[in-house]
Amino acid sequence: MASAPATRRPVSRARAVATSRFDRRLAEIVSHATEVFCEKGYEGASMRDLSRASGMSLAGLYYYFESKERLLFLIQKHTFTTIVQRLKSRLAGVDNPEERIRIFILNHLEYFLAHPAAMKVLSHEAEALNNGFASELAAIKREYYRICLGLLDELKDAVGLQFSTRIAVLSLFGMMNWIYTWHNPRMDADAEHLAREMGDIFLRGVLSSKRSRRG
Amino acid sequence: MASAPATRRPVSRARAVATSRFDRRLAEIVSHATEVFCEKGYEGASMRDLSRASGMSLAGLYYYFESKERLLFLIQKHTFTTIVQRLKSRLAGVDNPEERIRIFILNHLEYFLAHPAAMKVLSHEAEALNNGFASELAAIKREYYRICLGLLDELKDAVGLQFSTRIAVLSLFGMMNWIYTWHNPRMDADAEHLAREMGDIFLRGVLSSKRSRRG
DNA sequence: TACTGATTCGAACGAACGTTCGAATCAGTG
DNA sequence: CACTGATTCGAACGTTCGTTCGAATCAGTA
Repeated sequence: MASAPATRRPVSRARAVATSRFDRRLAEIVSHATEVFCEKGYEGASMRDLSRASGMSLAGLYYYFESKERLLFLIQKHTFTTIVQRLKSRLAGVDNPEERIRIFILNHLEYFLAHPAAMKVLSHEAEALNNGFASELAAIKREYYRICLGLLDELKDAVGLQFSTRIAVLSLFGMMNWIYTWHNPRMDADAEHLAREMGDIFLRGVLSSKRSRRG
Repeated sequence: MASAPATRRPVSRARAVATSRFDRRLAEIVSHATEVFCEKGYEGASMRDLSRASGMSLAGLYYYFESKERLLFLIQKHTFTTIVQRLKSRLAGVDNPEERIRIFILNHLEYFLAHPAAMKVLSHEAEALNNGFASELAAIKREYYRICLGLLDELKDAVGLQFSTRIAVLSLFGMMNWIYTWHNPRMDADAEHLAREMGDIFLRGVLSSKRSRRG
């Protein structure tokens, strides 16, 4: 999460002492805004909606970010960065290709169900950002995509399989991201259960594809 | 596609002779509006955008539908109804459970790639409609969902499998519907190829799940 | 030709939009 | 206390929104 007021902020003091008052307040606003964007969509949510939800005046919000679009950017960047970060630390030290893909799926779904609003905003408002913002987010997305592509290529190599890695990866993303349209925490399973079921379908699916000759 | 002007339309003559001038013009507008909604989103598209795209004045549009929301409803209903209709006729006469699921997938993907804008509007703007419109569309969606659920239950019964039909169906929908976020007709495969790959992953996935005792 | 209903439009409505500005208030230090 | 920078706000800016209205034009029949 960034740390400079909309216009210009003097470097107040040493960093890292603790999150500043400014950063904490911004995080609160971002959190409320996430709920509003989730419920009404980015275009459908007005600055006045955000003002009401966060209990701060319309003008007051602009002390913390310079535009509605930048606010969406902050939400998406923080969410995506966190998920990638957690994934990397979970993957560290695990070698088995299938296990690594199971970790990828579990990591994604756990974060998804723990932060459903943020993940819906990330999934559903992917096209709402413009040039500058869009490209910075696209970079993170590309990294995340390539990690998954890499995991699947490892599996292909290890077991000797033939299938389109691209279609497989994007199918997996579809299975997982579509959750925001149907998951009901009161009736649907938790992340572990879901990750096992989806992992079963996906992994058994790709693992029983045709073996390549050299495998 | 409906057939009555926004306010009230006299029953002009016998139906079924041919589509009336009114219906043809409305279909044109719906077609242009689909492209605009696809590109800018429902909330992000203005009536003035639709006016520009269809070459008709802002006021003129309201002769054909009574609100922006109803226009979205017309798009979604027509698209969804058509897809269900085609599915039913393709399924007729086919008995093999696996083959029936393959048909379901192919039907979905063929329509998806043949009408990408309409399918994106259907997938991405699923929450944009309100009470009356929403419930009528939810009914069609529920029917479509239940057909797929039925196909999968048939397969489970025939082969004797154990897995959550709900999660499997929704995973399949996710794989298929997510396509609107990534498919590029210049580089990605056509519907048949895609249906085969996704069908392979999904069917091999569920088919190699644990057999139930009685199977 | 005159007549009629179907179709189209320019102009405007009030409401809501994202954003800005200057003044007020707050918190912390001298 | 007085002073300073951080924070918050009411009020308004100009623009765009979805929708409406009455008049104009069109197509087809008598």
